[in-house]
Amino acid sequence: MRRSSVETKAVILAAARERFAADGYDKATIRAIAADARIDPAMVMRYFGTKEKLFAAAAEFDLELPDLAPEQAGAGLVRHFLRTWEADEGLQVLLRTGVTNEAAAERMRTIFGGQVMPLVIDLTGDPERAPLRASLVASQLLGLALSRYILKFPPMVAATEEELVAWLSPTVQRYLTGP
Amino acid sequence: MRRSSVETKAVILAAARERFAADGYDKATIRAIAADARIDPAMVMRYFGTKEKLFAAAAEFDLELPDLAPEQAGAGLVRHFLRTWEADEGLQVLLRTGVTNEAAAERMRTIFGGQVMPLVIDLTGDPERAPLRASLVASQLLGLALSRYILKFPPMVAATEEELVAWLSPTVQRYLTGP
DNA sequence: GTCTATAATTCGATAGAC
DNA sequence: GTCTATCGAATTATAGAC
Repeated sequence: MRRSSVETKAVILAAARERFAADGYDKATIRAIAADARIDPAMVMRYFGTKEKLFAAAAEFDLELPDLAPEQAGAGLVRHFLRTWEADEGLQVLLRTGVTNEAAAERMRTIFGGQVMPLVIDLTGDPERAPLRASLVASQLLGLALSRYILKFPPMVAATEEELVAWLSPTVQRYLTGP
Repeated sequence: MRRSSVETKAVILAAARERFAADGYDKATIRAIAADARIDPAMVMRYFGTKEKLFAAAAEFDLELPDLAPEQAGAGLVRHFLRTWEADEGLQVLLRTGVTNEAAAERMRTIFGGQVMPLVIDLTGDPERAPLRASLVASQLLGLALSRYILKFPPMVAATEEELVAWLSPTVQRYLTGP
């Protein structure tokens, strides 16, 4: 099959995101990604140079936190996180990989520290404990993703979005603004 | 060097636990484990048969939940979990591996479902929502381990045991017995 | 109990024809 | 743009000498 340059690159990248999200960095081989994209493995190297660079492109991600009213910040964050997880594979790539890959772990720290912390400061006006608050929020949100989407605890998989929001919102709200 | 059979086996197992805990299943090679144990790679195969069986032995783990007074169950669980994590590498092995290995994920489900759920039923006398409650507890505890020991968010690393217990106890307590 | 040698795979990466 | 062929490295696993 003959495709345009941008088209081919996009197909490869989509397959790479799926594989990295499902298998992590090491088990997601270039050969498997190429097979998914119905393309020759050599093409992957041609377009992205190395596996490392392909991963960097696949792990591109932005939380894109919305503006949230102070008293609804907890619920808003949980809901936004759940929807982002299901809409964008980037987060899944980072979590599956960050566990055994220092570069991915570093990006996780940057994303949550860099994006949740300003929200906390904005909500509380207290820069002092903002880093810890942001990390506590991250711990619950990532624990949610871990148990629901990665480890697949049956009750977490079965729960509806609204159930999870109802259970987790008070937790996140307290980490954000509580004593 | 000449060692007894049980001694050699114990040395190998200790090295395996460290490697699996630090690198996950795939990156922890038999060669690296053997090098750590200052032993020939062939010896590892001799004692454990396959890498898979070696992993099964290294991932042996028990939460060993203590009896907890109802009103202190949250704080007790958080504290017990933190100490168990640091004393026994088994949990770390399972978390690092469960993210990309279905067998380890299954064991995680068994451990948390099987050991936290009875505690919930004992505390609440309500078997109906016990599975979800146990999973919520697991989500926060595993999120704690993830952010503090794996991804190493600086504020979580810097926090003392008592700080973490103070922040997380109300969360866990509510998941256990709250509305 | 310990080690050497090696079989059998698999992977990332490169060179080059078309 | 696409593919074949292949290199070099690394891995699990096995056979067998000492």
